[in-house]
Amino acid sequence: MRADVLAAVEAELAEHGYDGLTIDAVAVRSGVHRTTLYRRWKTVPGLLVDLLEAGADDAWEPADTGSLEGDLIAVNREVHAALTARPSVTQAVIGASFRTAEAAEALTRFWKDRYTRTALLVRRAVERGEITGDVDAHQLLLTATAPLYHQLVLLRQPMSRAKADHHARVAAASVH
Amino acid sequence: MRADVLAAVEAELAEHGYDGLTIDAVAVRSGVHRTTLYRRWKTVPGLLVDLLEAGADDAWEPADTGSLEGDLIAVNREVHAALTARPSVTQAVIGASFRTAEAAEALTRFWKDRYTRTALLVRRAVERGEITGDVDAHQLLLTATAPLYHQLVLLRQPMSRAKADHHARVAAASVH
DNA sequence: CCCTAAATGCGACGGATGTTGCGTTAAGAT
DNA sequence: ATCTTAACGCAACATCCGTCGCATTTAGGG
Repeated sequence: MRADVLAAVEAELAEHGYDGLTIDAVAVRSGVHRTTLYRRWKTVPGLLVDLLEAGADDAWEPADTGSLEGDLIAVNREVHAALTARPSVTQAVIGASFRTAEAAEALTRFWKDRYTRTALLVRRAVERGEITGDVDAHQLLLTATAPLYHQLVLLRQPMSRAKADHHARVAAASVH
Repeated sequence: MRADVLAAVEAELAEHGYDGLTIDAVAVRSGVHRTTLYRRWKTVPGLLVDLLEAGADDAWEPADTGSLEGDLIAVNREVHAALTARPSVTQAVIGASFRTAEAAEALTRFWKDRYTRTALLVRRAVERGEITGDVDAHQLLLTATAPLYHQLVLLRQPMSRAKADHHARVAAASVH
């Protein structure tokens, strides 16, 4: 049931994009009644929030490549993939976050969790002796990943994998 | 007339935020009839687009502080101010850009223009001999400003002026 | 000054969106 | 097996949003 609905949301998202996503269409496609959707999910952003949380991997950890730069490049490639996927759930939830507080909070929670997990990559670099312990992990990750979000989500322009890597390298260099 | 409407849009934005902005409320506040708004501006995003374009400064140029780093810091402070203003027209238009293609295009146009103008700051640095001529201006500006957008718009968390400066310095260092 | 055309005001309409009351079904407890 | 409770289906309803036809005003040209 919930799976049917979320699958329908994803399919509708792929066909019509975020602005063309309606409760009714999801109801028809999933075979679940309109009223049920309104009762359990309230709004379109609510559906997207659930989709985001259903897709969140509870065991996610940043890849260990042996160097800070390599780790950051790996993270950037994951972000790049998530933002260029079709449909990109992340992109849709970002759009939704401007409409309801719940979506905004869900997104903040999701990212907070990711930033916390990703900080592991900084600790590993400290243990290796690559960097000192006073590096601000959040700031470092912002430097690495923010350009991807800006270019792909806000500017809505393509970014090559090479440029994504470049920004990871700039971030790594900023703390060396 | 147009000025009345745009002022009403800004006021409504300040009071209810982007998701609470309706054509009807703007009509009542501005004293202009609903129908007229629908005819001239079509949608809420349309109103915001017009507000953005009305506020665009045709003569804008990046401040000349005498160094690349100083110039980037100045740019970042402007971006910081625009994103923390209340109401932030930029934030609202970003939200609108997820709903209609026109808003997305208007935003892209606006930023493209800004990026083009800001490239001047790189040329000045080249003339000064600070950097070589093969620096990618767009990439450099992404490095400097993207973290502010990510933190303030997407993560919806505060960022101190000092951190904004930090990201400008990282960007400057990446090409030195 | 008058005529024409474009823009605005106005009320009514149609469609989409979200809500409510009620009957039915499904799940769990005893 | 029966009772209880929660979830779902269903249809009717209310509301909001955007559109349309028509009257009125405004601006500009002859």
